Amino acid sequence: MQRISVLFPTPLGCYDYLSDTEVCIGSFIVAPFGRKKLLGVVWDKEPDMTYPQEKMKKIENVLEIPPLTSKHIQFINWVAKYTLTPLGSVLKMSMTGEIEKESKKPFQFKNPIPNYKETLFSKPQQEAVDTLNEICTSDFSVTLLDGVTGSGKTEVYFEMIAKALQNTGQILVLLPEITLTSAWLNRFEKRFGTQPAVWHSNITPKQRRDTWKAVLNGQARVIVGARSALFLPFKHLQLIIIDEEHDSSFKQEDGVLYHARDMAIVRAKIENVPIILASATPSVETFCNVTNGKYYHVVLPTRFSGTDLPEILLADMRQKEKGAVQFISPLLQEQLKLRLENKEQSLLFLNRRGYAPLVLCRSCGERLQCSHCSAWLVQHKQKKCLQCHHCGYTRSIPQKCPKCEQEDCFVSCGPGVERIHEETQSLFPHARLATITSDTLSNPKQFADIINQMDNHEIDILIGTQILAKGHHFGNLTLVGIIDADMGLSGGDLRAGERTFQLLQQVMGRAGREQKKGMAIIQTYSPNNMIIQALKNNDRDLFLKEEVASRQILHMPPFGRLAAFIISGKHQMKVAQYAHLLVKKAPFMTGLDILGPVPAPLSLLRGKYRYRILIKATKETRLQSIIREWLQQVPLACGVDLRVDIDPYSFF
DNA sequence: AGCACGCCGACT
DNA sequence: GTCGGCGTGCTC
Repeated sequence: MQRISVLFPTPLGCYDYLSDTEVCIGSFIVAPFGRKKLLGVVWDKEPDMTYPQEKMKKIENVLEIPPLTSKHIQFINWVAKYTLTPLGSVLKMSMTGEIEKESKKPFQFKNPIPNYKETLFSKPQQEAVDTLNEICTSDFSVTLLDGVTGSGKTEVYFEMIAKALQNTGQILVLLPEITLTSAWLNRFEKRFGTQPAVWHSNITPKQRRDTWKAVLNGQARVIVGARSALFLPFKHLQLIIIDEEHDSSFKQEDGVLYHARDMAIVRAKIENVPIILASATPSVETFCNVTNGKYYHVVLPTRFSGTDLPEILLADMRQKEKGAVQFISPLLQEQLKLRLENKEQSLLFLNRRGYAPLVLCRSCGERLQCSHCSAWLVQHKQKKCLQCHHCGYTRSIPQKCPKCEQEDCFVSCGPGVERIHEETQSLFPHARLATITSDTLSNPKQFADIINQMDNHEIDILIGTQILAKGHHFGNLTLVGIIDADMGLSGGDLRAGERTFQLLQQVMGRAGREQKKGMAIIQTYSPNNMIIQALKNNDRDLFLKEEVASRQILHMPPFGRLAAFIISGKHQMKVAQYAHLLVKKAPFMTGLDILGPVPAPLSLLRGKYRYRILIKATKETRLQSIIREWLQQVPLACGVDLRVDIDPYSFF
């Protein structure tokens, strides 16, 4: 009878069990836990020999599937320690519901064929491939594959997949969820003759089970997925690729808070394999690591087609003439008119869903607010309602003002895409318009339909939110109008500028591919802002250098470290009291600054009051262990919830 | 996280 | 008199 340590996919640590057979570390086992039988994993941990044997239970059976590798166990241990998350919660991300259930007809994963259809590369592309081939040996390395949209980044990393396929290991490609479309998969299939294994939150339970098993036994060679695919139980990982490396959706914002790009680098390090980060607009963090020589840098210099970059004009909105509110400047109107006359297409970009972000009472100034969140209700004309974009609360527009009881007194303030649609239609009554937002797309077919209509030129002007930034290229699109370039700039968020630059740069890249020269018009109230200037001059590296300099001065990441505490609960007093107690018990030391507590910008969310504490530390600070010890001194008050966000990306 | 036990309000 | 609210505590 031997003692073994077992970890279950529950927010707990290891528990010790007895076993009368030899079980190896990493094995999947079933054991009684409480009044249930749970699937768990034999963990690489010394059992507690002082625990009385008569209190211990026996494991029930060992599953006939390959065990988790010791590198995977190491990875889970690392992530749990880094994110200050219970070990079992991290293990849960590597497991899937019903492993034991056998599929009647398990899906057979076909192997992609490395030389199914080889790509003809231009000279600079071939050079990039050659350089990557030299770098990506069998050892750990990080490389930034840097190139604008259309430079052939995807084809270049496909080549690295092809090379890796000639060995026996597995290849993981991580994409932001919205990039993981049939367009990407078809591109893969054209190159490799079959689709890869796919992993994201929307696959069916059967697909989940089959894919999970195929990853575990090594049958699935190429796995493409959203961030959660990083935790799949690879048998033998050989190469990791993160496309759109800068994308903030790699940061998981619920459950376990982790950054998939950063954790992927850790996984590559543990597995001792190369990792490629691809982007046209690299993150400040990655750019710094390139500058300081930690990462390799492979640049794809030109656009594939060789077309010149779009001409970029600023529309200074401060010069707006008085009178009627118009969101489309004379300059943009003029250019839209020109495109219509030339039978070319235009795109208007505004990252704001609905008709108007705020509705207020004309007679008393009352602003219509969500009853569960400290946020304004967004007016949606299409759906004839008011909506909270934070909790989903929906209501009709009230007949009279809830405060002053005046009837028919509401004014819509500010633009959303629906309002831009309305204004565009009234300016150009004969133009054919379409609007794309996450609200208008309830299924993938609708998106494909609009893409089709664009390709067939059944649409003259396409209006939409960030959903348009990625993916499809429109051959006849020659004008991009940014309705409100300043929108993301304010707010004091550490990465607001970076996100705005990346998003707008990406949207502007939609203009003028193939033969026709494109134009982008940026409407702004702050034309001298560094970010707007960098966009106008297409000077990405200027932007990055300025951003790096300012982060350095402020000791912000990656020059310093951040952690956030989010304290929430139904009773404001309790939440505030606990938040203050936390700060009172905060450790005093050089290199550690505690900021707050303050009510969160969204001080009420889904009916819960929220306070925030920001912890700012030097790079050398052992942040996790300090926080762990700190929190042990201050046990959670009842009815109060505390989340620790290491390397936070959102600050609301 | 689940799932128990356990102690006070409002219902047939 | 019970039904059930969620506070508290445990899971080898």
